[in-house]
Amino acid sequence: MSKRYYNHKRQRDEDGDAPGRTRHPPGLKGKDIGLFYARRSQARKQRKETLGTVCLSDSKEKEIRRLFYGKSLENLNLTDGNSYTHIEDSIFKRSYLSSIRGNITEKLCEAPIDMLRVPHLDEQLKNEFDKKCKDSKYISMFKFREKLPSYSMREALLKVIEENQVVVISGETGCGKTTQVAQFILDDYLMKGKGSMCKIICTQPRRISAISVAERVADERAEKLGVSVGYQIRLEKKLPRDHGSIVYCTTGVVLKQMESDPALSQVSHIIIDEIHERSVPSDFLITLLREIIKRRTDLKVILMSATLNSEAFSKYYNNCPHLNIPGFTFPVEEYFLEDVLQMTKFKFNQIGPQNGNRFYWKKKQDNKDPAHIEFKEYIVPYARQLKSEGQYDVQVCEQLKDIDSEKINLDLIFDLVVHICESRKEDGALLVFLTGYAEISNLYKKLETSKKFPTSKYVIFPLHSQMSTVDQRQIFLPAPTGKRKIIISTNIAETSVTIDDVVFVIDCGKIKMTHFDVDSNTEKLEPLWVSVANADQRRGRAGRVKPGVCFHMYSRARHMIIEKYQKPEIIRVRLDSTILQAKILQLGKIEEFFPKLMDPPDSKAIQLSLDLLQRLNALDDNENLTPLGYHLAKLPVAPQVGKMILFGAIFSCLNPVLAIAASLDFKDAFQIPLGKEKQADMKKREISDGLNSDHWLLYKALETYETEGNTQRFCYEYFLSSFTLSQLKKMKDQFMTYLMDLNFVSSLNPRDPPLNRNSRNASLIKAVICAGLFPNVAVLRLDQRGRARTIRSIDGEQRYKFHPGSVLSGYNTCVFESPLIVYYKKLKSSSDFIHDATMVHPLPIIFFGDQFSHKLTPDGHCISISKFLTFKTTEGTYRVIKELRDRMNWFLEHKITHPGFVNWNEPSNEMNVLTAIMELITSEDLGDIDNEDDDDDDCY
DNA sequence: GAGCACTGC
Repeated sequence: MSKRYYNHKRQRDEDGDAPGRTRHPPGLKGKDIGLFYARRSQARKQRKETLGTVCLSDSKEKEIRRLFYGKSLENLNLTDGNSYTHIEDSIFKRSYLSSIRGNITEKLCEAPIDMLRVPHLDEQLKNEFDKKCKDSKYISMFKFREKLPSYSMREALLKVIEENQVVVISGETGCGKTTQVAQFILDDYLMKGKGSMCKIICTQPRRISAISVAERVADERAEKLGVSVGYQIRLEKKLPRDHGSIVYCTTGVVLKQMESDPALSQVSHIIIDEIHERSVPSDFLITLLREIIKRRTDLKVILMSATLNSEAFSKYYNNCPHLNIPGFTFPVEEYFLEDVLQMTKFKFNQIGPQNGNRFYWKKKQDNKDPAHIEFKEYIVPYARQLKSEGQYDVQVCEQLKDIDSEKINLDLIFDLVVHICESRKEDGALLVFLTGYAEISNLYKKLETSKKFPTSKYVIFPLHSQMSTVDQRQIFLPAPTGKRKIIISTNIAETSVTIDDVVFVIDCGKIKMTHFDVDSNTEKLEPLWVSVANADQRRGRAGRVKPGVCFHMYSRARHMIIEKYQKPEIIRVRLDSTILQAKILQLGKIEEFFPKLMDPPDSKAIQLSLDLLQRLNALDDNENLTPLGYHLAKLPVAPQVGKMILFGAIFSCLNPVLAIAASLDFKDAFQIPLGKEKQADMKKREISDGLNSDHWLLYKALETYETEGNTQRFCYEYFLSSFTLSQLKKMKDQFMTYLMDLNFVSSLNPRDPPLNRNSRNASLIKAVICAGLFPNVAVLRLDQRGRARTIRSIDGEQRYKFHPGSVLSGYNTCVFESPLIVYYKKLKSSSDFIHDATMVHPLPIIFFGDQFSHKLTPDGHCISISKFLTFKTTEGTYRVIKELRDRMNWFLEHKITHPGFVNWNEPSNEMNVLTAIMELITSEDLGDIDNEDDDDDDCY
């Protein structure tokens, strides 16, 4: 194909109609010159509008027709030789219809409430508990518990929970609310002989905290996990007894459970912890619970938050009672930028009026950027005031007036680290918060090469979710005697990772966050100012074992004007999955439910997601779940990923598709080892088979891991995270249980041969990826050698680049046979990037794309998809495509509404149809793909 | 030529 492309190109050059030459041919005069350019621009316009010619060969067309029409498609009905039966069909029908009819209120009224008292159990639980209270281990743990601040509030807490349906409890880290509140309730029930009536769920935002809190609580109760305390997170659980128990689980788990049991019929108390973090699941859950408690009047809801914004939650729940538990942490001295400059005598590499760069200086002063205006309005006057007060050096005050003083300066941070290490002799680790990979890497190198941090006296760790640190455990262990531990971290150390012996914290003042920009319909990853809540959290990391010190790399004036809280996640992200979840919960019209949220998302963001879901055929025009939407809502993945999974099952290439789906929905397993970035990149490309597909690479990585004998060596050699890979493997297994429930497969083994008949067919797998990810399509403009010069997504005018982490990036490797790619994630950061991509040929796009249309132009027949993707074709091919597309869509619709698996071993109508579709969408050898580039820059 | 962090019976 690529060979043909080159010939085609050369031909054009010889014709003299070469694209992109700015000069007309010699010998033309006057009007002819004008005509030459007019004609050329016309031709260019035409070329720009079409992406190539699609033309099936006669033999191909015949073969496809034979397969399609071997038997009449209309005969394909429920009694055809397939494994699905009438009963299974009606099960689907019933659950589907019940899921689109009615609403949550009715569903709640129908739900059986299962909180019945079991007297003999009450007695048994009471006796067990009485006995436990005499246990020596329990008593010694109890002595510790008594000292926690929350213990003194025990009676008050129980009383307020007893008397109210909803309560907000606030308290800082160290007050013991997470471990104690649930136990107070449980113990009270057990003692009063009502144990069978008590089943407490306590949600945690993170998997690790769910497990570690459960372990801690079991320990305090002198028990093993699984008796009165347990946990449940995705892919892992250790459940306690049914009655008289506490389960710690992630918020997502409860939400998923509520899809089938919205009344939480087995639960007496639900505690939502860390609601101040404002994650999507916790925001969604507290809104949902407001509806639930109307029916479940016996259900107790306890909201737990940090003190900072707890009032807002009480207000949200109709001014419900609010109880604060005083916390206990060690005091932390706080310093700001002015103090740091004073201590270190640091001088910025300043460009001022005094050293000759007057032009640049003036430009900087006159900047009309809102950030500059804000700086001049608040920070500069503060610096002036400081100067007049005379407490700080004049030099310090002058430097604060430069807006560059608010940029992250690694030299300054380096000097501060030196200053801390030289002036503070006491033990204790130093934790530096930076925003991302590059900064961590740079500071790490700076420290390592400076000679001021010899390995005999210091141990330095970078900490980033994608860096494989030699031995993770060492980060948590106290440093060897006589050595100081320095950790350079992202915000992962803010909440997700806790290092106990930290005494010094440097807070760079910035945090990277994704933010969904509704106007450009893209996500952005930007470093922003931290909120006061983040700053407090970072500061708190210094006071866990003894008094600490925190240095904020911004002035007190800046501290006064930064936001108090981070924006809730729900107004920063795409809402596709959340909307689907609201639909399966039968919460009614989205425009009616979403405004009930504490911070409702922009209606534009809602509309964008509704549009996408309708385009995916998950919702109909009335916003009801379609049969496809019903399946997608049941699968615990993003809708496009779910669609890919269903197509993988239908086309019998499930194992590879599940691997890709798991990786896209969770994360890829590739690590970026500090100092070996290039090497890791090479290894990654090594296993990609040169197929111009990151998705294929994801499959290859997991597949090799699953089939390789020595997984450890494989992971080490290819810089892969074996933990991530093992999670991905478990996710595949989990998808199988869902597919089994939905009746798309007959086995729980993702590698079952009948489900993988076509798993070696890379073209088909790419077509299935396309079927799932559409409309995430981008069009490449290629240079003369077939390399991507510009990339434009079909959803807007914006141009993109392949992210350097993609195997499609790189100026020296990729030659594209087709100008079409499908992608899953695009993100604006330092540039506009498409993170993962698969090159696809036109036919999968033509068959799985929407808005199919046909036009007869003077040049011949044209077909287009989504208005923008136009291909030239012949009349014959157009007719075949049109006919087959209609039939294929009808057939796929039939498969979705009649879930069942295909027996590929016996010839059947259905198999013929599938084979025909396969033949068609994997036909790569079509006409020429016209993807040449004009030399001028105005293309697109 | 670059990668905040979470999460789903």
